Amino acid sequence: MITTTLPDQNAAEQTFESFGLDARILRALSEQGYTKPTPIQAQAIPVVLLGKDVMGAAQTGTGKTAGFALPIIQRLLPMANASASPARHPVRALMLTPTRELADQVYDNVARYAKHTDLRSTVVFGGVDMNPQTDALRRGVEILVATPGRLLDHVQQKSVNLSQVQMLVLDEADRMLDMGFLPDLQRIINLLPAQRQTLLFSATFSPEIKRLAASYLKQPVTIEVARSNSTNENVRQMVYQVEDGQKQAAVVHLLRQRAEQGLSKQCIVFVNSKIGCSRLARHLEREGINAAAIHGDKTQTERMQTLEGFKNGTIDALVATDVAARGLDIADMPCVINFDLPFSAEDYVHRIGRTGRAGASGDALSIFVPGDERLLADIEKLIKRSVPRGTLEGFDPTGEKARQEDSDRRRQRADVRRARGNGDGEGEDRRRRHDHGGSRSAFRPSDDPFFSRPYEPSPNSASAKPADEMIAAALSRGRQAPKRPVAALLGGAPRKS
DNA sequence: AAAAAAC
Repeated sequence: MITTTLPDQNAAEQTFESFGLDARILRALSEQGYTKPTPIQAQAIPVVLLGKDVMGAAQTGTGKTAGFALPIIQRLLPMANASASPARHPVRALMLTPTRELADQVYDNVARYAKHTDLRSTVVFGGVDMNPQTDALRRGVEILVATPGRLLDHVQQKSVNLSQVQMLVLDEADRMLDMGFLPDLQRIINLLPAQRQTLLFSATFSPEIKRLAASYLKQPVTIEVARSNSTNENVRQMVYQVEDGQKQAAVVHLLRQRAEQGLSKQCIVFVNSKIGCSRLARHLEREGINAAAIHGDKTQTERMQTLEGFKNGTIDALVATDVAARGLDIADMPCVINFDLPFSAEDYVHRIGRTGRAGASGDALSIFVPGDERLLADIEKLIKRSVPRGTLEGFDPTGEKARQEDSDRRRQRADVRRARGNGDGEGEDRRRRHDHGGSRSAFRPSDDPFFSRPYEPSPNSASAKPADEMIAAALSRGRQAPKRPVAALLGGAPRKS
């Protein structure tokens, strides 16, 4: 085997053979083309093989999944097809993830690494039919990958038994806390034997995460591949300031500029709201860019199709909410654009963590408008460095000219529509169909030239709001009850010993 | 300010 010696402090000269992994696992690895462990794998595999608890700081794309999956498979091998009756469906290893897509990806990896063994695995997550999942669980699996909500659903239906779980993985644990999964997590963990091995992975080590670790891990070994809360050195970060209402044009400009420079067109554009996400995707498409939106109001099928399209290259710009900020394993993402600066600085770290992975270089570009000062300051404080300010070559940040052309074009389109008598009904998302489905016409706010054109303050109203906000306010329904603070929940939790 | 996740 050829190993490249890098000036790397941890992983130099190491091979998968040197961990003493079973020949069946090594065979699967070589079929996958894996030759040399990544730094996180080099650190995690021996520790997990020893049965120790692990607190791991690593983002997706560092090879983290193999870092826990390989040693777990190794440790479960003696139990494959063991005497336990399948009627008891004893799950031995449970891997929990915050999003459905991540669950699916982790499962996909596990299944590939274990393909030459007798170990069985499956994945359960929401948004899809429960019955096939129930059937798989009843047939019996040693390794189960799941999102918390659907797993509890199966637990209630008694289609799975967690009393024999010896290994628990909490993947992207910080995200699970952000998403309010702590109560579900606690309910699940209470069903597991206290005697078990627990691995917790998180991109950031917030106080809440440390607290979670203190509750559920026993003398964990800490593994870090990068300084916590830091961003990758090989990612070129940049912010571009434009006027309010020029953000869409700025993104179009950035994407075209990259295409002209012969850079890869593939790009994730992050947006803060689901509505803004759909709107930007539509705008990019109108500008002739292959774009698609992915967010939580899309059906699971749409989400999977969009991701597939992005992976096979029919989609260049994936416009996403933070559903895609963490965990989506998209190889070699050359560029991430923040259309909106994220509300939380930690989300910035996660978003730009989609690029520059496994040593590749990447661009993380952010659009900045007046009013974003605080958000940017928080980000720079967290990553402990300033993000360089760039200028968009050949772009008019006030957008006077573009605004004029744009509104002319929109007026023409509105005329055409009036002549036709209704909207065109293309690509809507569930929320919107729901809210407007029963109305007398196919009217949608985005069809109205007023809502679509760049924001201009109304001359008679000092409190005019940008179109985005107006639409968001008009469509917002069914708000969730405020979350209880994480610390309060942890404080009230029964402590595992 | 928002997003995500069980029916």
